[in-house]
Amino acid sequence: MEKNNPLYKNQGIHLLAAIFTIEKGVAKVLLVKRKCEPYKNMWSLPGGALYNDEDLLDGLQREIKEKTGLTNIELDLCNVYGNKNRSKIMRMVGISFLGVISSNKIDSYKETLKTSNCAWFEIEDIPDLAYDHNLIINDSLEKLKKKILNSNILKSLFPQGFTLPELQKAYEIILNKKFDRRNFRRKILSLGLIYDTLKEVNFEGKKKAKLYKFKDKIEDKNVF
Amino acid sequence: MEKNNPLYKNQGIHLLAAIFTIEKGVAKVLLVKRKCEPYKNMWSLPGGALYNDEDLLDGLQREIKEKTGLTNIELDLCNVYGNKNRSKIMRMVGISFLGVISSNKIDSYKETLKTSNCAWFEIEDIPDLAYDHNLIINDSLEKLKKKILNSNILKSLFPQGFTLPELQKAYEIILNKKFDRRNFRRKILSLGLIYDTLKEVNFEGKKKAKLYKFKDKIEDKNVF
DNA sequence: ACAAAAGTGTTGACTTTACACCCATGG
DNA sequence: CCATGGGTGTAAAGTCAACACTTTTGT
Repeated sequence: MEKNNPLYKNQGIHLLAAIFTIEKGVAKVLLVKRKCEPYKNMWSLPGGALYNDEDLLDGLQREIKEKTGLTNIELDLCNVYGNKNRSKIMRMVGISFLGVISSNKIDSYKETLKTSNCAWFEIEDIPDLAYDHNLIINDSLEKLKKKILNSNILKSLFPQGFTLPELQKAYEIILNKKFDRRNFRRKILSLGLIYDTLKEVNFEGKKKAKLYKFKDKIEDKNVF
Repeated sequence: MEKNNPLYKNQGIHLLAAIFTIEKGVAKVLLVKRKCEPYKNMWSLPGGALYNDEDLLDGLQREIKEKTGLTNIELDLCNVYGNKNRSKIMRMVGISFLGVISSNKIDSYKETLKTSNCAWFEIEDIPDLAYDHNLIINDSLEKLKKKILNSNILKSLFPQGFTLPELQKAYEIILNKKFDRRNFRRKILSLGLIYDTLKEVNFEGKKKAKLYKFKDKIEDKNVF
């Protein structure tokens, strides 16, 4: 490994975050409008280049904060995009991450975002994006659909917890499928992802509903 | 994005492959002995720096070929290692991949490998490796345990197909668990990963056993 | 008192588990 | 002819899907 070997000099790492939320029954993804070339004025995923002197996950959080104002987003590795021509200016390898954030606090987020030229786009209605970001969003959504079945990735959607009818709606929106109320309840409880807080709150009905939360640690299910 | 911005100049991408096989009933991983600094003479995962002018997956195959002589290995993205101090010479982000190769052809592989200072190490008996490669192997093994339950990742273990008793042994070795013969059979068939070729071959018994193969395309199972 | 949403129980169909027997063949 | 491994069937337990009724409470 030589520091100035031209074979691998001047590469960069592009960190990208596909951040989803659900607002008024619709799944949305957070995009930012680019202020500079290349792809000036096009929408793109929030993200940017990793710096030399920071850990990768720190760089990811820094970029998200710079581009959107959001801090402390929980993100999972999603995919790597390494086509040599994906960026025109210099060789950039893209590393994408997947996150979900609160629907409760969406209005306060909006305040933050306004100053940064960010907006939520319905996932059914995403414009042509910079780079290969349309592809990245598709891959991320696929991953999200899988992760909600065996992880607590939706925890950040409901920082204060959720009722089962509320959670069911979220699953139905993300998976684009309807479920029987009674069977959903049994199923989701049997997956071992959530627990009953023994509190009750109002959701849509007049009757109070039990408040659940995602566990912090999910143990793997054995297929065999 | 500026080509000479010192904030993100001179980063590199380190491509790494955790390649597993099963030989004589034992899971093994392929390691190479380093010929140069840093970590000279220590064992490490095969891999190396991505070049500017090649696609990431091409670079991965090139590195594997250079380091081990093996070509055309099927690999899946596994994880990303982006700690700023993981390499001493220059900033390197590690991207790890997971692969499995044939136990049938292991002897011919060994010929190839001999010239390259490679060897198979039992996964229970791995020495201290260069960089963070011990960690990477652990992560890769965890991923392998998950992937054999819902993908055809073991396809390359059995390029000519396999009998069910043979496959069962592979699963038992990787998952470190024993299964009932009849139930394993039903289970693995119900997972939809393999199909009956209608041919028969000899494995360990005197009686011929049906030859199965992994499907090329696995459709996702719905949890809901 | 009723509408609207939350919560629960049951039955029949299907799966899973645990187990025992027959089959083919090389020595 | 028998030891060895390959293949199959079944009954009891458990899980899943489909379905209807009761509870709570704001109006």
